[in-house]
Amino acid sequence: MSTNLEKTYNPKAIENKLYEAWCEKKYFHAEVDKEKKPFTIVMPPPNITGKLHMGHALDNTLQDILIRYKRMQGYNALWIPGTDHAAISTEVKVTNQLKEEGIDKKELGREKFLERTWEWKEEYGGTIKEQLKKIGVSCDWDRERFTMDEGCSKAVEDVFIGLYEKGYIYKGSRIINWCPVCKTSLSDAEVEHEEQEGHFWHIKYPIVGEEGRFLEIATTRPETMLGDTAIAVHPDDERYKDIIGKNVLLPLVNKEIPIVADYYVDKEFGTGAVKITPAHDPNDFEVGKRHDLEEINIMNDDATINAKGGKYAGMDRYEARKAIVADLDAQGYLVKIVPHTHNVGTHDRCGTTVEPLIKQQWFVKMEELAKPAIEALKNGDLKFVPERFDKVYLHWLENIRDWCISRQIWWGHRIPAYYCDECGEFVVAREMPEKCPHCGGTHFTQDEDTLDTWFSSALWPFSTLGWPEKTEDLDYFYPTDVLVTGYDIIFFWVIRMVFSGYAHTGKAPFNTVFIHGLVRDSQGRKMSKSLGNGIDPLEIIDQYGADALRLTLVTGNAPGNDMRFYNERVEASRNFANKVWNASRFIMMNLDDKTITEPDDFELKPMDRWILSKVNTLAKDVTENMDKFELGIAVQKVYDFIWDEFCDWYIEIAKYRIYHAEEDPKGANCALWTLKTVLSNGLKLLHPFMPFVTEEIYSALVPEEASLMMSSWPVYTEAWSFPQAENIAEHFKAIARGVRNIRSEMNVAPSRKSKVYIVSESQQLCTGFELFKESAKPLILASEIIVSHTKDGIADDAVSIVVPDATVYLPMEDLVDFEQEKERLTKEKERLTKELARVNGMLSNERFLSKAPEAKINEEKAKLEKYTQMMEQVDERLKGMR
RNA sequence: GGGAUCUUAGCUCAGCUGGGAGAGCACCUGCCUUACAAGCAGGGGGUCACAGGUUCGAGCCCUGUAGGUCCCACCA
Repeated sequence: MSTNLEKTYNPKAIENKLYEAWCEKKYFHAEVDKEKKPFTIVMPPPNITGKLHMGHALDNTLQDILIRYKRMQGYNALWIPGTDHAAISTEVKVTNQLKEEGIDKKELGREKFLERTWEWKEEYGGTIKEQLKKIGVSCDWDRERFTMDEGCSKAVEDVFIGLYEKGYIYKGSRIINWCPVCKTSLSDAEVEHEEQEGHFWHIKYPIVGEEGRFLEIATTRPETMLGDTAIAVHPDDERYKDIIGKNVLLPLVNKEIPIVADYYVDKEFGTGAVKITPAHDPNDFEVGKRHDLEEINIMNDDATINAKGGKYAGMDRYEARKAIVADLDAQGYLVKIVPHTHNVGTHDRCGTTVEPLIKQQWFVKMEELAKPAIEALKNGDLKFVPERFDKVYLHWLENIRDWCISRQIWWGHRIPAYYCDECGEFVVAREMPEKCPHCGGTHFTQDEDTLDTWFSSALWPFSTLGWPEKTEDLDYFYPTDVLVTGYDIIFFWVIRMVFSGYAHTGKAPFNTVFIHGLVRDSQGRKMSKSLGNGIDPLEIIDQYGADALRLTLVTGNAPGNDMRFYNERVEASRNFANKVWNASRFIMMNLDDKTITEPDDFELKPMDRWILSKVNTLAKDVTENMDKFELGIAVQKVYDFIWDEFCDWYIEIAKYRIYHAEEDPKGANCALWTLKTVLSNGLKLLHPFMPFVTEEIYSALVPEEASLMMSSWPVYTEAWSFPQAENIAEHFKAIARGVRNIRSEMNVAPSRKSKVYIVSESQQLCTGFELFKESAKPLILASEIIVSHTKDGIADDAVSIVVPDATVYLPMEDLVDFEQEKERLTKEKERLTKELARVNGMLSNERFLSKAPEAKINEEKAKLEKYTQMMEQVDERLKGMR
């Protein structure tokens, strides 16, 4: 790069080039190195169905920031990428694709379907990877994994067999959530509860043997009455006590069913009598078990009524509902219809209302497995950032129910259970057994079902490192350090990884879970396909650059909080990239090919020391924030430093020496050295957030180093701590602001320079200002700066500005309205009076003096002194004006 | 029903363990000053939702109220 830099930063020209170079040099790759401490992150694997969306962009930006930071700190940083087979999502996509070609999945057959899905994976599974690269992710692509690759599949098999042998996996006939569209069972986590406007249908059932007496019930799903096998009432309900044990006649079906007493029933709700359909409601199922009721499944897998439903057989569940209500009405059993909003379970992938059904499924027994995961949080082996997600995590684990892991789809890990064709008993094994241990049969059929997609991702932190083999990688990189993910998948994924980690490796799979929120649109709505309000990260990158996108995603956001995304924010980020670019361009233009040497200590001016001191404490502060995952605060500090301190003050004040290099080559060297030094440190601190622009600049600024991303993170050093210089600089800044402010208020044209007298009793300040007063001239639009201890020789009507420890005079009486100046000073006096009253109030408060810490008291005392002195100066000025 | 969280400048949001309210955008004024107009300088604008409490001192801690958002939950 050198001096012919473009005037505005053009990300497109450099991003791809830099990324390729990083890859080529293997900077992202990590190998076991016992000399170094490892730092490991596993990437939450994006679905192969997906296109990169803003959530991925955020998640991966955060991970990249952490991994780049740690890498620069000297850790052996490993970030493992990969993708997830996304069982149901993918199956749905491929099925639809086939449908468009006029091919029916069932007709195609399992083998062919899987072939097609693998093709699909090869074709689309890679796109997200290419998209991730655009963001600048520094993950180790040599270690890329897939949840259905050989190693991960082996891990899944081992876990299934291991858990089965230990009794944690069982097959059972239980009520599960059934999606009639996807035709598969679902876990509780996959069911979303959605409030819907529905109805309460009040129906009366004739009581057998009590002529003319009816029992009224209320239901939201009348069609399920076809499977009713009892009516339940509360045992203590006076209204119904006498009929417990009697039968009612189920209308339409014309079957007698018993009235049972169960504490499950709430006397206050509805009519206090509940129809019990054990095969189609989880609660009824439990009641049914207690009272040994018959379970009558009235539905087919597509939620049409089956043969048990008599004349309603073949109807869809909603058609049947209509028909049944009409028939009940016609026969006089329908009492009334009341509007009622209630929660309906829907499948999170397709939105279909799930149907509770009794099915044979595979389950993981959770209670025991959950215990170490609960303990981990309590003993500190695992922590959430921010902490408030502890409760969410604990609540779920403490109320956990068994996990239904079998799915009636083809795409996924097939359950390693084999049924004997002779006796029907099954064997759980890695391969098809030769002989049935129960009957000696030799022909087997493998279980048709596959596993919940989360079963394999639960193993991700260790399966990707080689588990179940005892690999060196596993030994060295595991457990991983941080898991970065959104709060929306704590239940699905985080919890399952934690208990799996304990169950299979004896350890928590990571020690910190760094939770982020959702990226919403400008109106705060969730980005979704149906709303069409999604913002494509790739378009943003194309328009503004990857660094701008990344900066936008971390700025002004606290961990775990949602954020709104809109272009004005990206523009601000883009502007900052441009600012950095131009500051660097200025410095490099002036460095040109000059040889810069480190100046002797005495050559450094106060402003040089000040900016060195500032970047020094910045390194310390930013490091602290990074370690606490306060990335938004960290980047804000770097941003403020670079823009406000470095660009707006230091570069401006360094210019004089640069432009006067011929008269004072040493001075120019000193300024350029400081510029280069501070810039390179600033770039380092900024690099994790904005890797491209910083790397591009750094490679030109410090060509002797191979790369910024592999350079070292700045560390605080006593050698660069200059409190005196900071004091001088801050006083100068106050003077400059004062002068500018006055000039602005008085509408003095910027082109009109004036003499500036700085009068201070402080020896330190005077000496300090004297050292850079030439450099400072442009900053305060001065023709000349005169520093002195007394105001001797300054015209009485000069405009004065009172700042801490000094007074500044501008002799431009002819431009100033006398009354205006007096008014201004009077206002200043009022302000100081108020301040003094406040400070005096505090300092005369005995309780304050006795209870406040000494440092605070001293602080206030210093202020008192400062304001008193300023007041004296103002008074003096006012006296002089009379 | 339980829980979490939010309410701070016109808008979007920061504000770390309590010690004189901040940023970006927007707005007003003046500047194309040889890095940057995607810029520079200056400025206006906030009873930090409300009411109590703890404290020498509260945007921050506690209690309650109102409104918003989200999660969990088997009230048919």
